[in-house]
Amino acid sequence: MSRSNPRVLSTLERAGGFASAQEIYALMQRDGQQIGLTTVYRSLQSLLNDKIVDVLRREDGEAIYRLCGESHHHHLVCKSCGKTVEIEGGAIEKWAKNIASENGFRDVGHTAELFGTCSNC
Amino acid sequence: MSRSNPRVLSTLERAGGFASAQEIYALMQRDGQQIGLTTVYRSLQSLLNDKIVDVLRREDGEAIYRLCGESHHHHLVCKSCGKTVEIEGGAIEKWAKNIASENGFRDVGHTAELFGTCSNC
DNA sequence: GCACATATGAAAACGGTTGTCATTTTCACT
DNA sequence: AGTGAAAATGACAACCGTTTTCATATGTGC
Ligand SMILES: [Zn+2]
Ligand SMILES: [Zn+2]
Ligand SMILES: [Zn+2]
Ligand SMILES: [Zn+2]
Repeated sequence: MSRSNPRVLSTLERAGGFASAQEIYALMQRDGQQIGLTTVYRSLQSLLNDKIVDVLRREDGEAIYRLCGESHHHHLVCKSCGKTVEIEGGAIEKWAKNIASENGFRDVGHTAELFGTCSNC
Repeated sequence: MSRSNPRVLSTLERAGGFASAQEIYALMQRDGQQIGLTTVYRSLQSLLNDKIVDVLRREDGEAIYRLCGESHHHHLVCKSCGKTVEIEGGAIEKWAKNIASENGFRDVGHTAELFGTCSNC
């Protein structure tokens, strides 16, 4: 498994919010940074692996990435413009724990994402 | 804009839950129903337009469709043996609604899956 | 310098989706 | 029935994001 190219990460930082692999690539090109699209994809894959970034899908299916704090949270995403709100999942965490113990499961993790249309769209 | 082929809708019904365009196509082929993949895509597009179906993205980006208003539930899955429990999501449905309205979002759907280790494993 | 592992990126392959367009079907009006 | 306009259909190609391949470049310890 390859390591992440640090310039990809810093470009994603600079982009702020979500950016797709190709957007990051274009940004770097525009800055005269020489890099291959393949390396951008590989770096994002690796950052994803290390849980440094988060991935979501735009409406058309394109993957978009962004920096992700290490604390556990969920997302509320606008399907139309991509606006994202981080959700503290207090209630859902409890719910997951309850359901798990009711059914005799242990070491239970979960995924949960909300998606809809924001007030601007 | 073309109208939806009714056999596509009834196949989606029969599939139960989510199904991708290609899965629907394959299902119809297996049944000896003669239809083109293009028509399946077009019909789903039209059903989407008329808000008869809902669309989501699988992790790999493939679009999956389901009937709107189909009975909605979640899963608790054992990572080791695959045992699956269907969860009625009463609490989480409320949580989703609240979060959505707090943030001014509308038409909010959600995904939520629990995964852990069952009592036999 | 030399051997070996890793990183890189151009190009090809891949897979889901959409566009094109010639053909077929539907349907209203003779 | 016969006619023609409009809609539907599906084989095929184009598109586009992503992954794989592979040859080359770079680094690292000896
Ligand atoms: Zn929006
Ligand atoms: Zn959570
Ligand atoms: Zn189990
Ligand atoms: Zn639910």
